[in-house]
Amino acid sequence: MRPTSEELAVWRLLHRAQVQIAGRLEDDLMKAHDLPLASYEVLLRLSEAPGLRLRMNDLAHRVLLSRSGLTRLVDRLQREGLVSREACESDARGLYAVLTAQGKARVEEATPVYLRGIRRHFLDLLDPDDVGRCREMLAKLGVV
Amino acid sequence: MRPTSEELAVWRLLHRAQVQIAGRLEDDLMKAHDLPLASYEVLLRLSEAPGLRLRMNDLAHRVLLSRSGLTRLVDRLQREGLVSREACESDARGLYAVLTAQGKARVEEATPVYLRGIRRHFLDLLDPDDVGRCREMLAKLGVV
DNA sequence: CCGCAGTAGATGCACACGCAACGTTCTAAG
DNA sequence: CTTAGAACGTTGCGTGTGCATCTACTGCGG
Repeated sequence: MRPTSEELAVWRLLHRAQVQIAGRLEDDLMKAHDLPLASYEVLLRLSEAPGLRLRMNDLAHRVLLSRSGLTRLVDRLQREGLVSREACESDARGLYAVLTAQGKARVEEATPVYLRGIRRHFLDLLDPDDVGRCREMLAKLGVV
Repeated sequence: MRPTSEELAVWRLLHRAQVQIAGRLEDDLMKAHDLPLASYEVLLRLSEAPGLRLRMNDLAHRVLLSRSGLTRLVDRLQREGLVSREACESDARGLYAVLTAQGKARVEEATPVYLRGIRRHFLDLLDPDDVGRCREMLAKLGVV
């Protein structure tokens, strides 16, 4: 069945909302810490990972980048000293991206801005129940 | 107040869902009609507009592109004969992007694929009430 | 009528990203 | 053990996009 124009509009608004929120988060991070959102997300994922390290492939999927895209991004972060690459003993094909001390400091610096942004540009705009509803809907969408 | 990790996850999933759905729509359109999603969206907006025309600036905002980005995209579409540019009499600075007959045919061809994609990759995955809820939440997010 | 800030669209430039291809390494089937 | 196929990360290449800037035009205030 063809989507109604309202259903269509919902998809458009979803796209718009995502772009709008991401844009504001990026603006905040850039102004406050000169850190692009994509870079921050890589650092954040690493900071959450055991051993502050993640395989390149795994990391790429988590931050929604292609493997080649992540290669270049990690190149940049490595040049800034925020991340290093380490071999993986269990698989000689593999590499770990590892958060350096400097990278850890940087991500801890930036995190309050990021969290405040999510609060202000997203969560605060919704009613309390909405977050749970939203989570359920997203689960239905099969997004892991 | 700091977002909880669940609240954080909701933002991540939202991002992921948007990227996933847009990716599938683009795949569908590319396979079936060799038409990138961004191009389709420009054509669709024009096909919805009175006189099949929209000012460049206006169109740029609607499809979430910068003015320069839209300039290039319309260049491409014009080269393919899907869109033409026409002067605006009321404002000599302005240009209309106008859907050509060929562009109209193309968008009508591709629309079933697009609509089916939104149905299958998005709406079908939700329960009936969710769409309305979703629309309300998006309205709260201040997205026009 | 003039001047000046603001807006529309185009362009030079830089850059981030994806795809295809490549070398290396792992894994499974024989 | 050998070999075919897949997986990992990187690289060359093409391309789509944004920012800053430019020109042309508008419209407001003096």
